[in-house]
Amino acid sequence: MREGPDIARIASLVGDPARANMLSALMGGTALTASELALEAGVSLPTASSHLSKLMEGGLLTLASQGRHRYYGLAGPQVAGMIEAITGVAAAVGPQRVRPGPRDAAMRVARVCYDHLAGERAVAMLDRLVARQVLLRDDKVIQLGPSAASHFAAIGIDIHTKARRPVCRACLDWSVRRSHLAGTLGAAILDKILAEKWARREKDSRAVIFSPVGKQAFETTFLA
Amino acid sequence: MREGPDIARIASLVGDPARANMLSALMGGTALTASELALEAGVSLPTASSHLSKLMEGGLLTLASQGRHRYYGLAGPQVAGMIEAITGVAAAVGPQRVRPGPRDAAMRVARVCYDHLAGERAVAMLDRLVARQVLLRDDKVIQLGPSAASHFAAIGIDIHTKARRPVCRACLDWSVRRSHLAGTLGAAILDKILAEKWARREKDSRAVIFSPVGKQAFETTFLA
DNA sequence: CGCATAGTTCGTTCCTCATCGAAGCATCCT
DNA sequence: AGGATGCTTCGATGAGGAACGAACTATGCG
Repeated sequence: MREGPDIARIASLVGDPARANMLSALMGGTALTASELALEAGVSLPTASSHLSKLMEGGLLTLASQGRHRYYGLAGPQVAGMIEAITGVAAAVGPQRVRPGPRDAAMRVARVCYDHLAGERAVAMLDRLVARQVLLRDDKVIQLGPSAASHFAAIGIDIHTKARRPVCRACLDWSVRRSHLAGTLGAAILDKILAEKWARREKDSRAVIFSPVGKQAFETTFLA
Repeated sequence: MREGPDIARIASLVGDPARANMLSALMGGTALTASELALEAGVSLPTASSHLSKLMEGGLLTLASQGRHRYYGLAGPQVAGMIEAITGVAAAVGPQRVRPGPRDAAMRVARVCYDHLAGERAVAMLDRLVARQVLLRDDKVIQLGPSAASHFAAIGIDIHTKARRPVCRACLDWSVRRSHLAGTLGAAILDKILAEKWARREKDSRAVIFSPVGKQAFETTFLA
């Protein structure tokens, strides 16, 4: 057996779909609670708790407790760099084998990512909101700008919420290799799009299909 | 389920001890045969064959066939970078937990790595052979220098061999974070050290324990 | 103080994967 | 042409780990 660092042990921590989803979710830089990570991973709370214990024992996460909330984060930039490197290889070897069809094209344009919009339209929307300074962004966090409340009120989106999740959060979008908007605001925007029937979710898929009228309305509202 | 590259699948390929050992062995940059990788991994040929199929399917390896020999290599610098990143995290989180004892100290000084010497003494030996230009080294390969044949003949080591493995190969030594010498020459040197009884293998360990006389002889022969 | 919420632990079940011996295939040497 | 070598495939076995419901613990609010 070869000497040196036990790369199998570290890699196997990442090599489970549930844990990989948690780590990817934390790549946005914000700490997330155990319940939020359970949702991101698509598993039950006990299962998520078990996975988080393993990631903690393996040294990949940090933990900050606040009352009964447990906020988890990546252990540092070296762990983030490793996730980046693995993601880069996955992206490089992946598409060589998968032939994108119409469905994958639809997924790239717009899709649901847990509870918010992802895809090219979502990335463009975030860029535009930042450009207009409705949202403010540095390299770590996204915050509401001064005009955010009135801007979203005019659209019919209430940005105030009792939920304890962050209002704004960057979510890495590997289909276009940039970030889109997650958080309670991201979720509220997706709710609005679906409620106004600008777009609908495709059956058995996460693709979000805009109608021609809906596409126009979305662009008028978010990309003008 | 989160969209984007499937990092769990790639990470799980690395996350098995046998496959991790194979990938680490290939980090030296030279292609290795299926049999050699089976030895590096410490598993039987059928098991190694199964693992190599998985790594090929996953896009982490390349294959060059030559007659009945199958030579495997890493698929490219991006894969090597990923292994480096994982190794860095493993090294960073690992030592924080393991308290090295006397046995680990012996392992750091000198040990067997598959069929050649590893550890501080092995790294120092390679440095000295390169400094004296007995061996020539660039950033990719290690080659025999013009005086290599006579140099090793004087020591009683025949560098010519019918084995198809490379004569010289760099092997990453994570105990000192530099390379030592693998390949048929590395194996021959270890054979010499053991045959002359300069050192012996510790029972149930890969540590190589030099006697005081043997240490002196090794230094005279390889570090002068 | 009682109820609600966030999260952990326990026990059980089921599935996946690593392992190897045997057999077989392809290549090479005598 | 036959035997040897390198490697793959097949079939069987056993172990480990992910999953969740139930129960429990800690924290917070009315």
